[in-house]
Amino acid sequence: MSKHENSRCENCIIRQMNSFKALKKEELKQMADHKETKVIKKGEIIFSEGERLGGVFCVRNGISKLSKMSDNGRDQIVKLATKGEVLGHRSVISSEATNLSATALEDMEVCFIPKTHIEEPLQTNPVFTNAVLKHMAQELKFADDVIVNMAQKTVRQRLAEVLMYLEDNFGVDDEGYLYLQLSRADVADVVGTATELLIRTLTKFKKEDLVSTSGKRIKIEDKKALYNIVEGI
Amino acid sequence: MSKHENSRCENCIIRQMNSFKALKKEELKQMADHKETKVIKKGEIIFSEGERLGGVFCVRNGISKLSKMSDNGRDQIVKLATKGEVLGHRSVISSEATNLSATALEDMEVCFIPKTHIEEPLQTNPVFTNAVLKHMAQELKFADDVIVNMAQKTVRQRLAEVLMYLEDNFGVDDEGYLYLQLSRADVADVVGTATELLIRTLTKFKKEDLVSTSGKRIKIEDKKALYNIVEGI
DNA sequence: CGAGGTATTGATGCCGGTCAAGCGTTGTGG
DNA sequence: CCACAACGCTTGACCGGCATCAATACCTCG
Repeated sequence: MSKHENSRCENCIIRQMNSFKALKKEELKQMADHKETKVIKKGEIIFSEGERLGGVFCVRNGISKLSKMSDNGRDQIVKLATKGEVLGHRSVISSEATNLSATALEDMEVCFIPKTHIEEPLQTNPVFTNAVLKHMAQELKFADDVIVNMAQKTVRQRLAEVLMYLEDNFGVDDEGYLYLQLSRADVADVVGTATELLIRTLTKFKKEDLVSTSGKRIKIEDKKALYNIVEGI
Repeated sequence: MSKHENSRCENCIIRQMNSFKALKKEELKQMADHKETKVIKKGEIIFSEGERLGGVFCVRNGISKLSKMSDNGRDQIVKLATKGEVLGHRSVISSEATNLSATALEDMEVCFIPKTHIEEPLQTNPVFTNAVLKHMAQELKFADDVIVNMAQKTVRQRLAEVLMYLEDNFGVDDEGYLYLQLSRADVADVVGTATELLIRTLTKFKKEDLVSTSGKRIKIEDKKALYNIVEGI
């Protein structure tokens, strides 16, 4: 694949997956002229809570976590963002410091896009603005659902839900194991519990033949049963 | 105050408090010609989760709760909305059924605005669209913070936070009691716990002289101490 | 092959959910 | 105006859920 093809936003396939598809050719050209492609290694921080961002990050490859440190010192993962998602758009839109930190869970390739090239189309291209607006409405709905789950469901229910989420959104490898290999601590930070309890709950699932593991890898064996757990049946 | 003055959106003071201030005179006139003012009694439901809304509700007076029923049968209050807030905008923007139910906590006066008069300016008035977008970005940030709190903080911490939120956002009466008199069950649904535990935690606060009560009314006595509790100190 | 990180298991005690009963308070009809 | 019903508030008792500390296996990378 030629370098040229990848390096121009106009030709970037990623664009088909997010609000950028509503941008005009001219706007994309501007963007391509000023973007900066970055390679980020697993574990590296893309930005930290409280930072002021000069632009947004468009994920071209790899998976990242968006998390926030609670006052009590534990991290909560609020979202997992992968290929096609844009990081930092919320802070750029509201001209504020970021509320969340972003960290690479795998080696990543991201494009940094200076905020001018977001702000300007927001003023002049209503199709783009509406696309962003709809996307944010979806995120808000999702966030409300998470609030209800966190407040009302048990760790067992939340873990069942997270496992299915991981399968549905990131897929499985050829042996049926979840493609995304999070550490136990990261899964615990998504579920919102301590690592030890997470492991215990996972062990219970294994004993009930709902999941199986191989090293850190996890495979869902009985999705319907997991679904029933989420529903509280 | 003349009926005429109140009944025209162009003259409505409420408008100064939300994104509608970005609308043009002509758009407001259209809106005023088609809106419908409704009086809603305490306890009545404005709309229910899963309903398809034909428009949005602009709160002119009174306070409402936005809640969602969890699978396990308990209600979670996600937001309290008062004068100047718009209900249902998320579902109208994403053309979906509502994700939350809205219920009046006091007698209310709301204006129902058919969605056409929201959708059209969203296409043609970028100032309005951007105002809505910024507002939604704020809501999303707030939601993320709530997720972290729900997942990581104790009932004691969350109650302390909710009490301060109630004081900061809805004020106190002339005796210093919280203006908004929620039932214990409603407070529990905001905090995300059972009514009994909520009452026990509140009782502890009383014994520690952090709050006092008179009937269902609650007064904060030592805000700084509550703040320390939230921070986990 | 050590060394440091990660996964797992045990033990312990507090936190929080639930059932049940008692105590106002309000409101409604006789 | 009282009686009683209905509802919300409060407290007790109980127990399972969850956090925390500690110790042990595992694993992976220099």
